[in-house]
Amino acid sequence: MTIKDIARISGVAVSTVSRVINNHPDVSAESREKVLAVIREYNFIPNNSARDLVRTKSDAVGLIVRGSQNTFFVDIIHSIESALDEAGYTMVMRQIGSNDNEVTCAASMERDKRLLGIIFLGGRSDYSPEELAVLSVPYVFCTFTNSYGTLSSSDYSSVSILDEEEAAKAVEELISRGHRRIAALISARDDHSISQLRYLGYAKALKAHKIPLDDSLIIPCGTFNMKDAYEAMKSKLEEGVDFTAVFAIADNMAIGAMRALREAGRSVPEDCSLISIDGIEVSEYIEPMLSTLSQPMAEMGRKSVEQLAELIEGKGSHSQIIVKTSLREGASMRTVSATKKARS
Amino acid sequence: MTIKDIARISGVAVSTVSRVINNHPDVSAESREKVLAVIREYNFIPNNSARDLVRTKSDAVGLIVRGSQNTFFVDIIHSIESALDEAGYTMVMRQIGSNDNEVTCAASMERDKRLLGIIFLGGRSDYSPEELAVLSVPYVFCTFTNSYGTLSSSDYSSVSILDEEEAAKAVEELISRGHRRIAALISARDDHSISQLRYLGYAKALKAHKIPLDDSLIIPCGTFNMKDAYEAMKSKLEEGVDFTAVFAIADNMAIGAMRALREAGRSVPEDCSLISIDGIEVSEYIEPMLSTLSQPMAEMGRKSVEQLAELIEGKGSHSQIIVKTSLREGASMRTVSATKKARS
DNA sequence: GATTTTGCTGGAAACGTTTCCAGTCTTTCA
DNA sequence: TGAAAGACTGGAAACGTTTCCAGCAAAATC
Repeated sequence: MTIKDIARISGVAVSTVSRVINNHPDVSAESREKVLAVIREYNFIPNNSARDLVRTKSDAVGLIVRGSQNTFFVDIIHSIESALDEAGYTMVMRQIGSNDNEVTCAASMERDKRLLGIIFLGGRSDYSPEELAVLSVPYVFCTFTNSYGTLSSSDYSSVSILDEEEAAKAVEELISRGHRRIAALISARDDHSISQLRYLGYAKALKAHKIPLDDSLIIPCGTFNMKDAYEAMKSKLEEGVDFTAVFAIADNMAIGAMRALREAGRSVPEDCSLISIDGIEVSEYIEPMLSTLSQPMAEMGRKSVEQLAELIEGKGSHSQIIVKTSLREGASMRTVSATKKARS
Repeated sequence: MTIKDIARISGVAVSTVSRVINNHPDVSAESREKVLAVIREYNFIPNNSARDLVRTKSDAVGLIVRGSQNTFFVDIIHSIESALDEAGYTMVMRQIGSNDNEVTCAASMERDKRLLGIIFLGGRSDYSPEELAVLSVPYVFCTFTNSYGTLSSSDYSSVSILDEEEAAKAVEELISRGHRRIAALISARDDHSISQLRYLGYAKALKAHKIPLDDSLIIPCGTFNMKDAYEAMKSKLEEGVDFTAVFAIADNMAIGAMRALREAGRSVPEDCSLISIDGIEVSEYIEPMLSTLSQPMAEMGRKSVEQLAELIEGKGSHSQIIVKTSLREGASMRTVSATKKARS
């Protein structure tokens, strides 16, 4: 069943059928009705390959996900998928590992699948214009923005929280509860990543309260995985370093750290307070319930798609959308008295 | 840059270029070299829409996921995606809610996206031949099989555990530790679903040990969500029903239930043992670590793709691949003495 | 009433491939 | 040596759309 058959049956030309399908104005109500009836009757669906071919584009949007094993991304992926579907796009997802380059991956997908646009989910914060020049379709960064200023703000779009400020906010929560020796569980400190930004927020909050930065309180771990965080925390505890609270840059990592603390005989929050960022579902169900700055995941996904759609359609310009977290307070933080700030 | 340009530059006909691209044998080594060189030089990638159009098919495989919010599926999705990519297919994913019909969704995607095949991830176990007749491309059920016998085993393919037997195995673990009053946290009992199968396994294990089935020990909840399980367990506890152990049909639900038990002042495993099925990462990090029958998720995803690829290529026949779980023992189970089997 | 505008329509080219068919040139075999 | 077979090649049709263009009738304008 093709457009030609529909044309023949309804007694019009193929061009008229095409116009009906594409909602072109130049077709009489009479013809439209007739064609629509036949289309419905035969349950006709136009061939996408042919449309793509002649329009020299597809309806596919690429989603490049870095670190999808983190359940934080699952909700965002879900909302992106729903929003894309609703807007008539097809989502083509690719997950990449830590060794892959997302821009290279995006570029090959762009040509191979004839993408209309790209959403980067999770990733670096310091792309350069040269790097991104290989892409010829619009793209949106989701969950991060170009914080290191390698791009001009009129040149790219993103949806994210302000990582540095939100991290500072989290650490402030600990400081306001009397904590002074606060460890930071981060995934790396020497790259231009979200992790680094949140570390900077941590440092900023300490500085604002005149708490000296202590390198021995930094706990770097390879990835955002629970396992890595668990092991990093475990070995830090074996060093015997002294702290009364931990700021983890992600719920996932906080959960890994919690287990290490538990196994070392330090209970949360009695011996160690804990706060993190993300707000994944499970963090609400563990004991103690994790205190976290919850990100509006559904909103982030939806806004990313809206923004990309506007760019694809040529209307609307670049913008960096900032969303806010909200503190979801669990029971993983406690106030320490001045006398027993740190465990001896 | 099209195939015509490549032909012109390398001084051959378009058909020759096409033959080179598609590895057809009927082309001289000389021509092949020449064309390949030009293709490499200009970094040429053939237009997929045009190929799809003339071959009247695409390279897209549909993945219909029911209940992707369950992190159990995340790992499977990941392995499916990798495997599809490796095999040269494009994954088009769609998540559906509890009110959607996956076959209807698959059928519309099949036509709309010109799918080569479909993988169903999560879903019912009782599709009928009539229902599936709307699909004209091969499909594979992942994580479940047609346990209710509505299909002939030579007519469909699947990759799954044996839900009933594995559930019985889990319950046996509790029974062997002296438990007699074992509650079952399931997501529904009146439909032909995985939940129902696992319930049957539960009943079977009890029967094998001559433990009477007690309807008041069944805790049904709407979905596999933590929240639903939490609330279902909470209201069951308010009823004051007596049990020493809980079998949850999914880790996710076990985690929700654990919180309800905790809030009701019943600790796991002292007051209540707990076992479930799945083996998601986080279940290894909570306190107490969850005992669970872990499913080989990566293997399941990979095998689903292998099987689908064979069906698409027309070689290989239908089969139901059964994978085994492995007990990952945490600390959520304890042995009860004969004298205090149940809490009064 | 003649001309321009408007609304609608159909024909046909184009999108970039694959594949069939016919042809040429070489090799093989009787 | 001549015919048959084989290896390779190029031309052209086809895949199912969209869109440009030209045309025509009806309406609007002068």
